[in-house]
Amino acid sequence: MPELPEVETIKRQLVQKIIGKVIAEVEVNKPKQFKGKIVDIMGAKITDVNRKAKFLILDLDNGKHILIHLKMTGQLIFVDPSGKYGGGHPIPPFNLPVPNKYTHITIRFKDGSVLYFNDLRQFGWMKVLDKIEKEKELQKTGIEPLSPNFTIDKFKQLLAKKPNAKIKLFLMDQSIISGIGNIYASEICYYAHVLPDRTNKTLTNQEIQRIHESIIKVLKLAIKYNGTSANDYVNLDGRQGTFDKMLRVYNRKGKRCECGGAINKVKMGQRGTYYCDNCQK
DNA sequence: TATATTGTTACACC
DNA sequence: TGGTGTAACAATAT
Repeated sequence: MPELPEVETIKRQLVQKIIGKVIAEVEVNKPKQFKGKIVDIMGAKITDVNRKAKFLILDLDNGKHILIHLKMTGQLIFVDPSGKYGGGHPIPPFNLPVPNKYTHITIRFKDGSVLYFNDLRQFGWMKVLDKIEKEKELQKTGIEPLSPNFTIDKFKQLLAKKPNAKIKLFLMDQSIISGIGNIYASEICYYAHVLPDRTNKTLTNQEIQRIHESIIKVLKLAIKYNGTSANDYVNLDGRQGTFDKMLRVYNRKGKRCECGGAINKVKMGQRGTYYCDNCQK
């Protein structure tokens, strides 16, 4: 499920754990999820970990990069020989020890620590790329919403490119803005008091400003709470994020908004979309 | 049994 | 051409 805040959370934990580690062994159980040559990363040292959009990028000292996309149900679990990070996963079917039947790729480091790639639905992947291939892949992604470049003017420009798009689907379009998925798109519309099916061209200046602020506010808040654990997301150490307690509309159909309004659910672009019928206009 | 599920993309269609 | 909308990918849970 990971969206930007979850991937960012994992990235921050990976930075602390795997920089400087040397890859000693790679085990691939689902070849379709590992693209590239294992031999290209054997013996390489991890020099840095970055995130762009929902991609994780591991830089290696041999000039190669490992690009990781977790898609809907991918997880990265780091296990230290001390056992410190080998803790249980709280949510079935992930309350299993690692490795388990959803562990499809295993990277063992020279010092004995291990990084497991688990993925129930098998949509996620790891790719070994050189610098040029990596940049080509990342070029397709839109602006980072938490970068200083994402100004209100820039946002207005982007909105004007697709006047007939519905705002929620627009926010989720990775080629325009990076990292907003289905959960946060609903939440952002809620915080901005705007109905998710409003088209871009109908938005007032004030509403655009509120949406822009909400994007930044919601994503930052979610990162602060280590992401959302709606169903099967866990942190690098196997624990849940706690942002789900902060969700205002997502997965709350039939409940009451703080304003007293009813929270409704509709489908947009084949995805569950939640909103308050009172305070979103 | 039918429907739902957090992401992305291939492809049909206009 | 380009933009848009839908099915598909797979394995569950309800």
